[in-house]
Amino acid sequence: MITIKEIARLANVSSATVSKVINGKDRYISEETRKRVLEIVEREGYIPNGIAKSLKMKRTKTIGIILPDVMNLFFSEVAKGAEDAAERKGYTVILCNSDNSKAKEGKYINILQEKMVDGIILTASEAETSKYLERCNIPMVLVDRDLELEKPVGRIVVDNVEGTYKATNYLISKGCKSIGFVSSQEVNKLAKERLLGYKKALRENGMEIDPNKIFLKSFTVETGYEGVYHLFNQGHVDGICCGNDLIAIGVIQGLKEKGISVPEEVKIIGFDNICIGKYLDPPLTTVRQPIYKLGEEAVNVLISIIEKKDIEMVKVLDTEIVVRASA
Amino acid sequence: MITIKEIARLANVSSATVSKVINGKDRYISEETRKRVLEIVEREGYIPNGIAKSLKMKRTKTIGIILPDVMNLFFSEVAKGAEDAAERKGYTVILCNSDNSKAKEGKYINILQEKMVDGIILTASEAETSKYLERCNIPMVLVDRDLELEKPVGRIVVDNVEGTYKATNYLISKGCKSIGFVSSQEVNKLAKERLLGYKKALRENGMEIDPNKIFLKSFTVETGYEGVYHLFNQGHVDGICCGNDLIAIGVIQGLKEKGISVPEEVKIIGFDNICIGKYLDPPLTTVRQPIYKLGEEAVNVLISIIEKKDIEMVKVLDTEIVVRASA
DNA sequence: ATGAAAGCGCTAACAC
DNA sequence: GTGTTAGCGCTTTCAT
Repeated sequence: MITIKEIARLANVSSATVSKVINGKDRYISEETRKRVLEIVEREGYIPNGIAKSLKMKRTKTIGIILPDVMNLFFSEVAKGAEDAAERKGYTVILCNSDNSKAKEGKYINILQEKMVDGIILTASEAETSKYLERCNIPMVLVDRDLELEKPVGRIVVDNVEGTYKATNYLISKGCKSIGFVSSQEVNKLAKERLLGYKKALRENGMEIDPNKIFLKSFTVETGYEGVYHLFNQGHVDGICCGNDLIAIGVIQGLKEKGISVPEEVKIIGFDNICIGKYLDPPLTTVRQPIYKLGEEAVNVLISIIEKKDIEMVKVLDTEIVVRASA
Repeated sequence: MITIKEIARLANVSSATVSKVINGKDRYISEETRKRVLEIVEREGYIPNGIAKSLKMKRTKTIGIILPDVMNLFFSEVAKGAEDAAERKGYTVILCNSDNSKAKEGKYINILQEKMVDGIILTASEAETSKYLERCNIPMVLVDRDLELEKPVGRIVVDNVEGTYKATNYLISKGCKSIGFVSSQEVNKLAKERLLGYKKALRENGMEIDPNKIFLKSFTVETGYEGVYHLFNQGHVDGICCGNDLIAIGVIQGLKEKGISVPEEVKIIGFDNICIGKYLDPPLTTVRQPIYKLGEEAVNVLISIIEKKDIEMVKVLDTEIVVRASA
């Protein structure tokens, strides 16, 4: 590998001069040397060693993003938003899948610190704070799943209570009299909040909150599928508010198997607006989150923190109902 | 940030000793010192500076993965397979989205070289080789989209000719007499091959190859949708072989709009077997690629190259028809 | 069993 | 305008 020293030798200058030219700090460099150096750099295909540079500069222009699973449509969109924003600002992204495991999350926090990333974007696996997190003093922003933390961190979230509240109200406005709720267990704030919004809407409309109509497991298609069987064993509903779109997919599938028509017999509303919702049958009515933007803003806020520009640390983005055919 | 030197001072040893202990090169270290050092490391929460280590060792334990778009279900699965495999082997992954732009691809190749990644996994944007690629002498493996390259690289692909050949034959076996093909333009080897397989099947079955029944644009839902209108303007088909599942989604949507039933009037087969295919209406019959494994194997081969174990550089993985309801 | 010291490739303060 | 030099935090050879 050719180094700055070698370029310097070939150009009959010092490596300091080469460094200045390369980095555009060429105020006091003669036009002639500048040109000569640049030519040689080009000719030799010189590529600066970013590792050496990072060691000296104490910054890597790299951020880490820890999320449960890129294969999940929601998180892949967050990741894309983040990567695009990072690229625009000259940062590079290390991708870490936690598989919702706290251990893996901790492991990655550690690795990212070793790699000296300038900042970390985290979708936390659980609600409880781990020591890893508090200890880590790299700039951090939390996306999607919020978390109580002593130290200051950025937060990019939506109002989840409001989201399911609006969703449930929408179902009620469509004439539903008996509304079920299928979602994840309350292992994190987000899941808690979504349940809360559902209950709030029922309460305000004088409808009974029936534990038999609530099925909580995880944010997966399978949960939706199981949820249908659970709900219809316990009785009957004419509307289901789903904790996310994946669950809604499973619910619709389960309903089809049971020969129950959507939306005629049971209306379904999801949450997230993942990109395939509109291709489902029936196309999914859902609560839209600006998913891509979540990732984008996470990076923007993170980089502001890194570069010490002050900026709002907490952003609550808006949700809105997207009406399609399932409700 | 606390350094190895500081730990050394606290433990009354040299940094050389600390280094040896940390890295398990402690054959000649007394049990007592070893313990003492480890305790202090633990107590102080010392995290080694991986950048300094990388500079010295000339390896970063990091690989770069360049793919068109993680939001695309196919590539997010490749990415997950790759990340999981990398994690198992102690490597970390830098994610780069090229958006199918050759310029961005080149830019990333450059950045990854600066970051001194140990290897690169690439899903090339186009068929032509760019100078960037030939110049780059970091170990590389190509996934999904193959490419002619002078230098030796790993390749993880499926037999695309065979894939669409099998798909088209399947349609024929189901009684289709007039089969259309909707896919991407032949900008890369993969697209060329899939078209070839389709033509081969028709030819072998004595069926006419009608340019009006072929619509080539890109590997997107929109192309599928447009393709339907194109095909049915030009005449009529009773089966459509799609270049990938995304296209199939668009085709099914277009057909629905036109009130044409699938699979009764037109049978549809996709390619890839992305994870949502089974939730479509009707569930999608398709040519399965082992997508996750593509990513996994890419990393395995790459790391073998990096670590100079010899191994098969080229892997052709199998495809198989997954029969669901659309054909 | 442990330490001193060189050096990885770069930047920046300071000297000239 | 340009060069000298120290030092970023680590590993490793070689000496003791």
